[in-house]
Amino acid sequence: MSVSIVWFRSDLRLSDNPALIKALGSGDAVVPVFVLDVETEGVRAPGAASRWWLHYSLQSLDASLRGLGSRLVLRRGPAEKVLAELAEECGAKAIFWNRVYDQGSRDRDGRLKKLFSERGVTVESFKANLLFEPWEVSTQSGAPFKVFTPFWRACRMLPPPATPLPAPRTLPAPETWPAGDPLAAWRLLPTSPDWAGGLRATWTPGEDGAKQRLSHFVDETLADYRRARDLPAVEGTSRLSPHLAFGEIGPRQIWQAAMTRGASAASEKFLSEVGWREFAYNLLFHNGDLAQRNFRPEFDAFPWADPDDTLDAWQRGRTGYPIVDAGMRELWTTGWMHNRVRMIVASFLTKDLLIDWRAGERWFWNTLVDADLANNATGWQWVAGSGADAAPYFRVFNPVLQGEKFDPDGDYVRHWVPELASLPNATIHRPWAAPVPPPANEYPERIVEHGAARDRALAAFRNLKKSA
DNA sequence: TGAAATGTTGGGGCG
DNA sequence: ACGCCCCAACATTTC
Repeated sequence: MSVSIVWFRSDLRLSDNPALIKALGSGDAVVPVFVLDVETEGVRAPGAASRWWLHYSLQSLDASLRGLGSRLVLRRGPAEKVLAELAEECGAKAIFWNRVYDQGSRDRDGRLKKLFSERGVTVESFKANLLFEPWEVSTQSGAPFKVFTPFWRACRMLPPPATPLPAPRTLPAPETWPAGDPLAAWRLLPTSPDWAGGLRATWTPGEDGAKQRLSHFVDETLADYRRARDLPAVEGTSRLSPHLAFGEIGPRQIWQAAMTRGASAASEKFLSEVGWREFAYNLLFHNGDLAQRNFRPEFDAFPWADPDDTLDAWQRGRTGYPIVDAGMRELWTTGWMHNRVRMIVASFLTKDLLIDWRAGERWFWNTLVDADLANNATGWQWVAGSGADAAPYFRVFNPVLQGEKFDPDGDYVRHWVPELASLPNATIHRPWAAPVPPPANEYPERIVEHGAARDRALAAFRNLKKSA
């Protein structure tokens, strides 16, 4: 019996997995493999929080595969070398995978296609992780979109995404399984210290957890999504982002679940957020260095401040601005931050502190369980003003007003910054104005004064515009 | 998917 | 009764 390899990457699921279904349909024995590759040039290695998630997601995928009479083979090393060896060992006649879109991975996949076809091994890749391929959407003139709204409108004119594929019920196993690493040997989990307690308390990685989260969202949260999505103290968003980042659920499944309830204003709004993800992938596809380089080149001359102890204060949630500190601590504790607060803390870093968005992108990459190159780079460049469809340079979030507007009762701040819990609503977002401000050894003084910081940022951006 | 500055309007206090 | 001023509330412009 011949063998087909299914290479799992950002698609750690059995449902709606076209590469897997293709392998099954080939009639061959199926060898599922995941490769931990931190060596290939141009492919960014997972950050610390992602490594934690990956451990459990792989564990979950392996358990699901075992339920089908199969298993997940784990190999480590440069993917090209590892897969060439594995194919040789198994005598594989085909390898299938679902497409990913970052430049380094695409280059590598291209080299692999060439290598395998030279060896007579069939290679086929599939659309699984996007609703619309980047090359399926373009302007009238054939150029990639640079603005979200027309991009998404054009997507909605296309035929709707296909119905998700069912998970296989069994998978034919090879006569002998190729050797693989034990998962524990990869040391993906933090040990000394074990900082993952908050992650464990918050998340259930794996396909089952993803499906549960999706149906809970559609049943309980979607109806009020438009109102509640901006309130970080409320569980008003789907919280699907880490599951989506690891492909434990695919966008077609999300699309179908939201649409099954009938087209509504709520599902349209939610799907447009999925649309932002599509837009981000589209941008990354057409701009391979999106996470390294300003989308708008005039920003290359921007005089970012040298990262100093203010970067450290931002990272640790000790800026003296309650909504910023709450967000940064939520991130540190749970590996996730509410999107409204992501915008606020990103504006604070790039505009109040004038620190290069790339420092923030790196920090998010390391601490987010949903770290996703396309979304992360697009979001940071959007806030900094250097990106596509970006916030204009003069749009500076006021952390006090944002806090008062989106956390009016201070519940979010009180939860994540408990040393401020006794302040009344009137001053919870501006503790320095309280009749009795908290002592500096309890809660830090502001590291910058927002009014002055705003003026400084406007001057710097104005100057950039002038010299451009 | 802002905020602050500036402009406009209209009600009410008051001489 | 009338006009003036103040200023809140809202709208517009500017950064």
